[in-house]
Formats: sequence, structure tokens, C-alpha cells
Amino acid sequence: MADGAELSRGRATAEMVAARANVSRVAVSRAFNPHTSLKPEKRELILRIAQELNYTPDRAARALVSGRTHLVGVIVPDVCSNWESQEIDALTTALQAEGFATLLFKTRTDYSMDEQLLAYMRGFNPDSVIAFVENVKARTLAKFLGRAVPIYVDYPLPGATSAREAGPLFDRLNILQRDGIDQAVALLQGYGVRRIAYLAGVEKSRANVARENTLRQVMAARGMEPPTVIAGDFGYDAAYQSTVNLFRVGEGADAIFAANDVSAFGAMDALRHELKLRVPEDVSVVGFDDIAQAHWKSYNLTTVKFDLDERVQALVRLILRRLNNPDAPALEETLDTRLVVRGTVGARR
Amino acid sequence: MADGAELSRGRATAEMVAARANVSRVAVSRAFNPHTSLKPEKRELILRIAQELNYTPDRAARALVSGRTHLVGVIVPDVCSNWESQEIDALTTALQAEGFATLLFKTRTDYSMDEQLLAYMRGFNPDSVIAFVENVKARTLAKFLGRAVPIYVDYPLPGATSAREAGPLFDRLNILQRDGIDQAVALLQGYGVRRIAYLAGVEKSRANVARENTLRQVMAARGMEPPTVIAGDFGYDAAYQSTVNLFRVGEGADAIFAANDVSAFGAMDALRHELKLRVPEDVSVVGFDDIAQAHWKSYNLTTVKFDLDERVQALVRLILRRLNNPDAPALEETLDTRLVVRGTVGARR
DNA sequence: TTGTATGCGTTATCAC
DNA sequence: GTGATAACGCATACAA
Repeated sequence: MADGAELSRGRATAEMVAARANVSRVAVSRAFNPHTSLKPEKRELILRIAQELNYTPDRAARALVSGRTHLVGVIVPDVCSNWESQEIDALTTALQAEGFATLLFKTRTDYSMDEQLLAYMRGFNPDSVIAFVENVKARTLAKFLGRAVPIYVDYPLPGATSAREAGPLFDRLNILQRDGIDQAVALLQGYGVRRIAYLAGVEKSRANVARENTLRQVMAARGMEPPTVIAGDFGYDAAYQSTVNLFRVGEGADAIFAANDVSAFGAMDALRHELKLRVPEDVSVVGFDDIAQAHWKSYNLTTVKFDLDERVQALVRLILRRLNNPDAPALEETLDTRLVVRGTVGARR
Repeated sequence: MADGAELSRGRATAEMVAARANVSRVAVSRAFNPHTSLKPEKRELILRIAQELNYTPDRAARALVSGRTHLVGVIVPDVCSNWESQEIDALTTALQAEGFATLLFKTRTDYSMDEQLLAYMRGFNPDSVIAFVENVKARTLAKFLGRAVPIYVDYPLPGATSAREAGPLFDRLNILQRDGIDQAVALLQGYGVRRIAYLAGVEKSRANVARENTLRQVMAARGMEPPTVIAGDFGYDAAYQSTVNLFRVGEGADAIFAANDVSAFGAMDALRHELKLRVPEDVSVVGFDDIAQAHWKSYNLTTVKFDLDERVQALVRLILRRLNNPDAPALEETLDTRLVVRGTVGARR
């Protein structure tokens, strides 16, 4: 009766478990920490009673003394942009399996809330922080972080040397986009495409800049004229509008290389529904990301793929390595991209 | 020098701020708590020095003594399903503005990880928990929760009385789907539709069951034959397949009412690309949710809308009300739905 | 308005 | 293998 009441509201404490099991509080603590010495049968008893009483160690208290919150901060501009949401999803699953929880923070791509947000986040003392280079400035991140070591997801510019920032520690996940872009351009070239337009993403975004620069480089290496660049913001509507302008006002193109899949969808819809052009017979389209919608029949998009699982595994690996060895020099992992061929690139007719 | 080193790694503590400002630690604490008495100039000084030293109160320590973690647990099956991600996005923004952070947990729709997940989550001691009825069983949730009062997002079945569970406290956000569904059916009827097929979602989902039952009721009230029900799982691929079957093997339909927007997209693509039927001239389509993609030109979907902002505001309101009054009886908020008319319902030809 | 003393629930250090 | 005791960083009741 009294037990039931105690049990239902206001979580049980280690002391209550200890009392029930006739052991000391310390024993209860040990029962929940694998690498401590405790007689097996005693541990078993304690765990059983803990379960009966619905006891779980309080992580806030644990964090206070151990210095580990088991919280991983994830800073994103848009949860609902398709790529981000798929990454957050997979990351949360993976972190959960390792005993961490995902703490979500939203920022803006214009850096306007960096300081406020980071100070706010620091209060939660995450063990690790995952940020995208384009969302938070490195210096600001360094300044506002507590003991957490941030992981930067970066898209290195072609030719740039491995970016080991001086001073503060920055672990890094590098995504090399060259392979995928080269495959895409080769495919386009093989189908007789000559004039490629690059449908840009948010201007400040490093992912975008790296994409454009790499595309330029690849095209030059293949003896092609530089791409026409048209404005975009990674979103559907801007892509739609820019594509219409390209063909109505501008000079058109044989192919559109979009900064991400969603932009590619916008471009395709503009081509088909507004400009009455066929894809790929009149214009080919290539995207970036390979989000789930890319295989939908309405689009069936040929796109440069980031392997989501690889990415998430690399991130988790970085987190664990850093936590096991807080003073190690900057860690780095690198991933490639590749082209997924579907139906939006083909012979011109 | 020494300061710089202190500052860069391992966060500053209240004591360090106090020392620098020549005040007691307590004054520092007060400076960060608005409703305490402290000479304004003193508070200002402390806050300035805190900023210099990059100090933020440690929330783990604060949680330990205040009993508030400022964490809101959100339990979802899929971050990346479109509706969820948009809701998480908006919710995170709103919570951030109120000083809370979103703690994300992934579960499964088959309840298979309920107990493990909830015990895990309780360790983090969230101040509040938001769950969807279909994802976690009420009894399990009650058993494993600490002091947090869960908020359930529910789609009440038509005719069911307000579902105040006996025993433990459950706050609730009810979404009434009747208005939107009635508007949709009226519109379809007005365009001469007679045979409606309901493209179902995950079978166990209450959202799905409520949608189907309400649709039945509304159609009966309007003197229509009951809908044909075809299988689905809220996803694109199943919707595509089911729609093809409906027309190839089954008896077809004048209109498809899909359990959500993504299903509607799958149905539309099947109709147009596989079955060579026109939407809406041959078959009308209606969806549910009004996700961002619904207005894309390829789909331009007529759909039953949940107002995202209203939803998020209601949730935040529930959280704050509960926190301000922990012993209040079960709180409840109720929202309506309405039809957004776009281009997938029209005259049959 | 301000400072002192106490406790939040846990793990780490040290004895035994 | 086990138990006492001291931290962890902060907020509050109380005294001044």
C-alpha cells in the first residue's frame, strides 16, 4: 500500500533500494556499475529489488560526480529538412544503443544566434556536440563549449589541406564529394550534355561552396565550359523559381546539377509542369543526398549519395574514441560519396 | 594566462565567478535566478563577469537540488517520417524559447521496446514527456515514469467519451478529425464521387483507426456506401502497391482517401505512372497532415490539415501548466482539423 | 540585501 | 568484497 504510493510517483532512490535489500547505498551504486567488485548474488538481488521498486540511477546526480551526462548535443538548422531528419533519426538510434541520448538544438544558418544558443546548450553539459561547419562558427563553438569536444561535419574544399585548426581540439568528419560529382559529370558527358547549370544551395553553406567548386574543377578537368550558377537555398520553392528563370530569361541548359535532392525536385517540377520540358529527354537532372523521396516514381532521381549508416557509425566512433581518450589529438574520419543512377539522366532527343 | 587556460577548457564554476566579483557564491546563484533579491548593480556586475569567464550554471547540479531538469522527452517511432520531423522541429524551437531542451527517444510501433526504453529515459529525469498513444502503452508509461507527467497525443474515436484514464495522471492533447474529414467527403460528393477507397495506415495506430471510423461515420451520414479499405503503413511504397492492386485486381474507386500525405503521394504516383490514370479527372485523392511537400507542383495535394503551430503551442501550454501546478487534475486540450483544398479533387470526366 | 549552513543522489577514495 | 565518508555544483531556509 504505502509501497505502491511511494512507487507510483517520485522515483525511488538508491537508499530505498538499499534498505529493502539490507545492503548499503554504495552496494546499490556498484550493482549498477559493471566494472566494480560485488558478489554476483548480491548484485542480482539488488537489481531485482531495483526493478521491483522501479529504480534507475539518477543521471543528474551521476553526472555531477562522474562528469558524464550521457547527453549528445546535436545542432541543426532544420530538423525537417529531409536529409537532417534522416540523419537525426539514425543517429538517435545509434546513440541510444550506446547509452547516450540526443539533445536537440536548433540554430540558424546566418550565425545570428550562435552565442546565445551555445551558452544555453553548455548549461546542459553534453558529453559531445555534433555541429555542421556551416551552422556554427568554429571560434564561437570553441569559446562556449565546456568540457565537451565538438565534432564538426565538414565538406573540405577541393585542394584544401586537412583542416586541423590550431589551438582548440576539433574532431572532424570529412565528406569528400569529388568521387560522386565526377561520376555524375562523366555520366552526363556520356549522354552528350554540354551545358550544365549548378542550382546552388544557401550561399554561405560550406557544403554548397564545396559542391560548386568541386563541380567546376571536375568539369574543367574534363574539358567542359564552367557551369552556369543559378541561385537557390536548398529548398523546393527557390529551386522552382530559379529554374523557370533560367529557361525563360536566361539561356537554359542541357542539365541541372542541384545542390540537394529537394532542390532537384523543385527544378524537375518547374521543367515539367511550368516549362513543359521532358526529363531527361530535354534536360537531365542530378541531385545530392539520396534522401528517401529520391526513388519516388514522380522523381526517380539520379543523385550523389552519402551513405547514412557509414556517416552515423563514423560519428558514434568519433564520440566514443574521444570520450575514452579525452586528451588525444584531433580525431578525423573521412567518407566518400558515389553516384546513384536512376532515371533523370539520359540521352538527349 | 592562467585565466585563459582555466577559461578554455573545463567550464567555470560559480565559485570562480564569485571570487572575481568579490561576492559570495550565493550572490552568483541569485544573479542567475530572476525572482531573488539582489542589488541590481551587483547582479549586473556578476552577469558581466560570468560572461567574461564564460560561466553558465550547471543544469545537472541545478536539477539535483531543484528537481527540474528542463528536459522534455519526446518519444517518436520515426524522426524522419515527414510529419513527425516537422513537429519535432517546431516543438524544439518552442521549447528552446521557454528554456527547455528536447530529448529525443526512438521507439517502435509494436511496443517491443517499451519497458527498456522507458526505464532508460527515466534515468534522465525529464520534466515532461510527450508520447503518441500508438507508440507507448499507457500502463507501461505510467509504471516507468518518474515525476514527469506524460502528455499523450491522441485521436479520439468518434463517439468515445473523453478518455480520462483512471489512476495515474495523464495530460492529453486531443485531435478531432471529424471536421476535416467531413469537409473532404462533402467536396468529393460535390464532384460526383461515389466509391471512396480508404488507403489505411499502420493497423494498430489509433490515428489510423480513428480516421477510418470517422470516415465511415461521415460517409454513412451522407448516405454513401462504406469505403473499400486497402492496406498501407503510412509509407510511400505500400501505398503505391496497394493502389496498383486496387485497380488491377480489385474494383477500383472514384477517389482515394489516404491515411496521410505520404501515402497519398504513393497512390498518386501509382495512378499516374503505373495505371496511366489522371488525377483528379479519373480519380480524386485526399491526404492527411498537410506536410510541406503537399504543395509541391507534382502533387498539389488536397488534404486534411493539422495546424502545426496550434499543436505545438497547445503542447507547450500543457507542459507549463503542469509544471506550475504539479497536482492539478488531468489537463486536456482539443484541436480541430480542416480541409486544405488544392488540385487533387475535381470533376470526373 | 546579504552571507552561512545544509542537502539534492550519486560515485570515488579510502579504509577494513 | 564491503562499508563509511567526502566530494560534485548549485539553490534554499535561515539568520543577520
